[in-house]
Amino acid sequence: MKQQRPTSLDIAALAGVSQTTVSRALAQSPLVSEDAKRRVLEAAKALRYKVDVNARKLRSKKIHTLAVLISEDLDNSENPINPFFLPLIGSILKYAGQQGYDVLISLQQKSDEWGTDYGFSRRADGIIFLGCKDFQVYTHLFEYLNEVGDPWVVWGVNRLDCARLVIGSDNEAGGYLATRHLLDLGRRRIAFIGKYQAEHPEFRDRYRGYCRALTEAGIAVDDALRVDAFLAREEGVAGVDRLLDNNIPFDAVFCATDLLAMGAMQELHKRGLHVPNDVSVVGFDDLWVCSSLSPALTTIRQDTEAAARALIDGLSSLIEDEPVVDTQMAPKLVIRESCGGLPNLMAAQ
Amino acid sequence: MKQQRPTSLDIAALAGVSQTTVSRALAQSPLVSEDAKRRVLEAAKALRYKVDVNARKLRSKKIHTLAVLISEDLDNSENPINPFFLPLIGSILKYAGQQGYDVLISLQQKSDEWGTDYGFSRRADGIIFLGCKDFQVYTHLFEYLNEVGDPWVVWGVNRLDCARLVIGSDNEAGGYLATRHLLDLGRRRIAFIGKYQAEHPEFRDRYRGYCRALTEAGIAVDDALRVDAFLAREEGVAGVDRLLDNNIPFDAVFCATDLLAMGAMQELHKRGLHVPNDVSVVGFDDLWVCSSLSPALTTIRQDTEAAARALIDGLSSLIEDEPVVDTQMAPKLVIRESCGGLPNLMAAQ
DNA sequence: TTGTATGCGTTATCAG
DNA sequence: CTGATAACGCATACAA
Repeated sequence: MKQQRPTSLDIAALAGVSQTTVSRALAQSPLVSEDAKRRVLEAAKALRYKVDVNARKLRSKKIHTLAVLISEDLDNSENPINPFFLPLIGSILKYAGQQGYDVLISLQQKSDEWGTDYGFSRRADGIIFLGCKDFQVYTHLFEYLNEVGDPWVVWGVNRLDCARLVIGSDNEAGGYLATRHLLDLGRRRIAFIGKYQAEHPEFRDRYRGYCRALTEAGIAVDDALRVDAFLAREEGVAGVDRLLDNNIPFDAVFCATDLLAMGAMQELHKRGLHVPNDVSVVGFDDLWVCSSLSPALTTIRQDTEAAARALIDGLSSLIEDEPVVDTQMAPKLVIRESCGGLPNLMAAQ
Repeated sequence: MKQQRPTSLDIAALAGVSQTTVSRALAQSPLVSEDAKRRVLEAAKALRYKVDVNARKLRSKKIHTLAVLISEDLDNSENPINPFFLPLIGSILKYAGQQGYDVLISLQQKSDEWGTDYGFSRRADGIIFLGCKDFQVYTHLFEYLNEVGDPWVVWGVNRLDCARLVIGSDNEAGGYLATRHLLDLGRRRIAFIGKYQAEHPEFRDRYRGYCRALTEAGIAVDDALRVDAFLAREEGVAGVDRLLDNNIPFDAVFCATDLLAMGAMQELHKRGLHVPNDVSVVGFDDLWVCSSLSPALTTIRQDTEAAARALIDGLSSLIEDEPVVDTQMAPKLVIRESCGGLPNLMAAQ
């Protein structure tokens, strides 16, 4: 049933040229006459010839393939990928396609081999890591990649000693923007729900931005307002419960992810508090649902298209052995309904 | 910087065996002594040897790679992939990994070459198509794949003449379940928002299930209650507007996707109608947000893990030239808050 | 501008 | 059980 694949030799025979000329013609080499090129292309079309990419990759050095390795964030078989990464993955696929890269995607496997199995087995020219939450887990892998010289980029963390290139949002600035917005609206008892430990640099930086905004406003950081939580919605629910159950007064919550914020808003509502009248809520990520929630969620947005470009361009540079610079994408405050107030007027005060 | 890749010859030299034996040992061939195998594995580990997959693929026939080709559904650069596919993609990545397949993912490119460029150029053993909305657009591509003998599967459409294998939800059953649920709750004027034309077989079948449930209940299908809409949230908003602006009375809406349902609920709320007291709403897909909406959305759920298994197992069979059977996954009604009533009690009547 | 010869790193086919 | 040897299909020096 399977049609016999024609090879470049078949094309050569049909076009009346050598196999070398076929190879050159198909590669748009200038070293081939127009006439020969035309005959080759015709023959190729007639036989429905496609280059065998494996032979090409074996012979030449470039693989023209990027691997995207995603660490499963949620222990949820329904939704194994952190929703924030989804538009980012979409943008990566789009831009990689434009740049002529194939994209290989893998969810984290238990296997120790995960990640060592790409560049060095010549599957891909480079690796993009997404969703490495606890970076200490990965140092072993990162060091391996460095030792064998495989190019790689991580999304998200702002500094990673072993990394030649890091692309991420400026999480500190994002945390600052969010908190500053709440302060501008007159909120004073602002809770933080999320990770704040050094093992989670992305979230820790959001927390740092939060602290900076408070300090700048002359408000002391109150640890009672800080609730440890990872990124899932359920933890947002639990976070609000903890604050309320401990009778900690607060008039705003800055959540380190939109998922947390969604849970927080639901629980606030359930416990009889109105968002934004009683409590303002800000999230982080700008998931596509934010605008569909009621109230629509004010949040910090990360530009996934720019991120994808930075990741892929940077990785390309690493592959080509060109110099690279770490990039921090500027986050943007997206004002919706969950904070209340008349932000424009307030800001003008 | 880039470390010199060791080849199987290097391993052979270090282990004191022939290169052939190295290849066999690494392939777990039984034709090699335990002793030789051990020495080879040690040498391989010492030199950090990894098989060059390109050489392997060139020489052997199997590529051990599946291509997932996703047609962009939403003309939205934020969110180029239909949210329903995201958990499905996650499940595919997971199961493919378990089965030892690499996964290559591509968003639809404008290029005519899209899709012809995978199997026949020996990038992948087979192709999974996701999100082909208007199937007529793809017949040309599908016929090409058939002619060259590349295995492929489509998700979603229940019958496609040119396809050797189709995996999808039983959309008709899903539409029936949804509508039947509304009828059981006493709703009688049930609107349908979505595509119902033959060019969109998935949605058309949901509509057919809707019609069957109505007919079975002795209720005539009223075309005034049928609103043409694709899958985006905004169209759900517009759909409700159309019904209300035309003064069509209705007490329930069955939306062909959850996104439509989200838009519909928002607009109903905005127009002063209460969900579920005034209007019940049912969606389709069970996106992860459904449970976080207020009211939480009753919907028809598709089992993405089972779907991924069916897609990959089926495609594997095609690749191995084994017989295959089309599969329709049974959808499930997930009852939440958006329909109101006491469904369990009602159903028991 | 074209062609010849060679090799990329494996796996498959033989013969021992 | 093991090892020579021959492909796999293409791209690249080198020669013409």
